[in-house]
Amino acid sequence: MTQTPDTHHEQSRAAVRRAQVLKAATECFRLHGFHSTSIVQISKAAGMSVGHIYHYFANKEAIIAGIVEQDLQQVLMFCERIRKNSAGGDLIEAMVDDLRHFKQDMQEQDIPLTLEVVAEAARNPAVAAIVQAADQTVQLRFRELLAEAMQLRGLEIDEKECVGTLEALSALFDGLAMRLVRNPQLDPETCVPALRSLLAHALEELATKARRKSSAH
Amino acid sequence: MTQTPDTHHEQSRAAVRRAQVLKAATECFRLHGFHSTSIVQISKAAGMSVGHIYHYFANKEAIIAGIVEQDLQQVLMFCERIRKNSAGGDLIEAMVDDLRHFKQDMQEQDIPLTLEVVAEAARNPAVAAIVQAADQTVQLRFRELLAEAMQLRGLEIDEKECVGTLEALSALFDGLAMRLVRNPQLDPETCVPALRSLLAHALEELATKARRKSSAH
DNA sequence: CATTCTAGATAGAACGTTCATTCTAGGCTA
DNA sequence: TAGCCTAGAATGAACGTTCTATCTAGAATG
Repeated sequence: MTQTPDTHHEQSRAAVRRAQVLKAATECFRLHGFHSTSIVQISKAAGMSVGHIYHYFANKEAIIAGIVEQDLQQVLMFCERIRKNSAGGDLIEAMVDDLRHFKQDMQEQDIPLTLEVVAEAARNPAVAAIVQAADQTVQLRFRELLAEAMQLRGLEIDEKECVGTLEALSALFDGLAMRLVRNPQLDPETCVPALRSLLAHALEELATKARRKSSAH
Repeated sequence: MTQTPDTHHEQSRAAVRRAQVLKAATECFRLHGFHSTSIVQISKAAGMSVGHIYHYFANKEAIIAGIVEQDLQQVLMFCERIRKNSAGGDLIEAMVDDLRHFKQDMQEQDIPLTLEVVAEAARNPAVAAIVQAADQTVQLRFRELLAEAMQLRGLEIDEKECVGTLEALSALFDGLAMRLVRNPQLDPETCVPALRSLLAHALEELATKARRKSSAH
């Protein structure tokens, strides 16, 4: 009773401060990018002193790493949301519906940070490692999701069969963030029909492959 | 004879130096990003002095702007290549073939810079303006390309009809760059079939719309 | 044709600022 | 009282930009 609450309290205190820094840093990084944001800026945004921040993070890179990991959690929640909504069976509708949700999130706040993270990952091995590990988790989840959807139709699919399709669909999602930067006048709703059509086609094609597979068995 | 070569020579000299700086800066930016690259680094890479660089560029932002504009030229060449190769009529094959070309370019060198440019555009209005203007040019070209392909089939299409599809396809292309960062083990060839299938489906769908359109006329 | 002149080309030191990080010291909690 | 929490000054390096000075190529001049 004397040890556990103490430790817990301390952990909680530290966890709160860490979260405070990460939240402030997220905001700063969104506005100015990783390398144009100073520790002083973050400290002001967090309402903490510079030394205080260094008490919880070894250096600026560690803050960046923390944020990238935080980002992963968000994507996994996105997966989980789709999984639940597609429980009824209609994977396409679940994805397209969530696309709206996703885009709203995106358009309001997350696009710059997402692009910053991936751009950073393209040249910073530490960030790349986190991003790549996160992606493997996400891709695995999606493969499971696809397998489930196929099973509901009484079909079986080889995981390797759908890698190409899954990559293409992932590119579609990731690419939307870039499109919204390149063409900010674009109303996301404009391309929802096209996206729905592409999604449906891709899944239909996978189903065809699965059918062949199971008949070949 | 006395004026033109003089002026020309001077312009040429300046142009050479400008290009020299841009080339060196491109390399540096690829490796370290815009904001982690110093003028000293660029000057060393270019084999020029710092003062020399400032003789041709007002500041670092101007160098970034120069590079972003240079990037546009490359994308326009990509358009032109597709246009020529699809002259025979098969737009899909031209795009898919060029996809390979595009990916090789991309994978070897251009991905980090492209991502850096778009990430920067997401928060730097000056860069955003260039990127957005470039995108409008590119999108226009693609619409023309689509219209041509449709005309070859004796179809007519309303430009507004294909905006959504075009955006989705553009997202697909842009997204590939992000995918290659998130999953570097991905062999681009793996998803070529899926991409081809999606491209074909999108174009087929547009053709259907066009047919309706022309029969409604 | 030799010389002078000039404007741009080029180098690198100098400047003031800002940065990431460390250090020191006081404060709070258990 | 012991140990973490917190602040903010101190530090040294690096940055973008400016400044000054030298140099060079080619135009003008005689």
